[in-house]
Amino acid sequence: MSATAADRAYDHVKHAILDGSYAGGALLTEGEVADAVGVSRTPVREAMLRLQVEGMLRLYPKKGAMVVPVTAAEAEAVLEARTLVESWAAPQAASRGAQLADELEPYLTQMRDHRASGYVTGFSEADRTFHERIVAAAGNDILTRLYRSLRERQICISEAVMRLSEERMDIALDDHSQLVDRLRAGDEAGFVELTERHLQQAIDNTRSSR
Amino acid sequence: MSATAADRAYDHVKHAILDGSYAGGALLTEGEVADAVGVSRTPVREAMLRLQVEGMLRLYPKKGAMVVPVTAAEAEAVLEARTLVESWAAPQAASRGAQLADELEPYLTQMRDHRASGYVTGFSEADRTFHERIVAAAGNDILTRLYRSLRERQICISEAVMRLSEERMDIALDDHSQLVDRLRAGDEAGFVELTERHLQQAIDNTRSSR
DNA sequence: GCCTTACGTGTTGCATCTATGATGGATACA
DNA sequence: TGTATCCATCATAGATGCAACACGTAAGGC
Repeated sequence: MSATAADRAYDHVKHAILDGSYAGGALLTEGEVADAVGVSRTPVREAMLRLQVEGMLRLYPKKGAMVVPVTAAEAEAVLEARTLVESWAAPQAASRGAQLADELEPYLTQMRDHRASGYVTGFSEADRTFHERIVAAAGNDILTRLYRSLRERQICISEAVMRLSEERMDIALDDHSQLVDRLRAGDEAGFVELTERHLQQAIDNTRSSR
Repeated sequence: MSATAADRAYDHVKHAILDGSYAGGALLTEGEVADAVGVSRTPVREAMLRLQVEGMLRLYPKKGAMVVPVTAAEAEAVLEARTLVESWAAPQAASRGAQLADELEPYLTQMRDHRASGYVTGFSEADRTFHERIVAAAGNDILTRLYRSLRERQICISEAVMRLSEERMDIALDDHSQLVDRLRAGDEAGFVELTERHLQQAIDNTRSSR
């Protein structure tokens, strides 16, 4: 219980949105959440402000906070933005070669372990971090932050995809280890190309699951 | 005085940062700002949270809020992100042709008027809106929001450039009216190319002014 | 003389209280 | 019966008070 009350409220609402307890379109009130978390309304307010900025809530003055129902347009926007950032980052990340490969290796291992033990949530978390590190390697804090928030929203958009099939996990695992291989081999063009393909696949998966 | 207390606090701090009253590295406290604006600490807190998200403040628990001193790396990151978004938007905006041109025309007129009357702040505001509308025309809310916050941070980064020389205003005015012309003429490639050049110039200007 | 510790000051974190605005339903009127 | 209006209810916006925490400073022990 070391986190602040505001953090706890934030986590509570975020998780509730992500796992569907607070469905899209639902109207929350500060008091409700405050009671649920066991804090006063002040920290809840702060949490809701943060979540609004991240695009998960929309606050209506004197009315309440609506859990943003994901529209098709919004889903497209997230995918498009993600593609833009990731495509931009790939060439720059590629030039860091083996150094980046060393950094990514642990997450690849995690993915393998989680794949073996069937822990899907852990798998996709490692997957997400893997990609985040690639983007971060491009060295632009602003775009890295944006990318992180995009990935979080994507979870919220398509929790269906979260239920990765075994097959899909294997494909992802294979793609990722190939990415690391190409970094080590200094094959920058190959890295970029594979990134594009991986992205396109993610887009197709998300689209088809909607 | 129709705005909320939180909005007033927000505007106060933001403007103070932009015009240099609160210099980079300065440590603000909630109480200070509350007194200055004439509201209690609650809305000031909210304002500071927003400004932290926008990257203008950094909050240190129990210590205060530091006005983020702009590092060279940060300035580069902003420019790079802006370039990425604007280059991405240009082709899509171009395809909207005359319709977009009609939308942009008023801002071009504003720029001309402000140029004539020497109202520099108004000029760069119209300039900013002009570009924002182009990005918005690409139809991605997430990237549009990002772009807006980038432009705001850019002001903060290079207020020197804000002091546009007459000459520079003329160049900008010329560029912008050419952009509108090409939209009307349906010259998509020309629009994109000019956008790139305009961007590169903005980058050079900013770099040289640091 | 130096290091440790205790304390004073200042700031945030959070709870609580009041005021105000929004909303939906009941009621009165046409 | 339909519509406009009034009011009870509820949610937020903001103010205020208190407690906890960080940090600088000064005093005391070694």
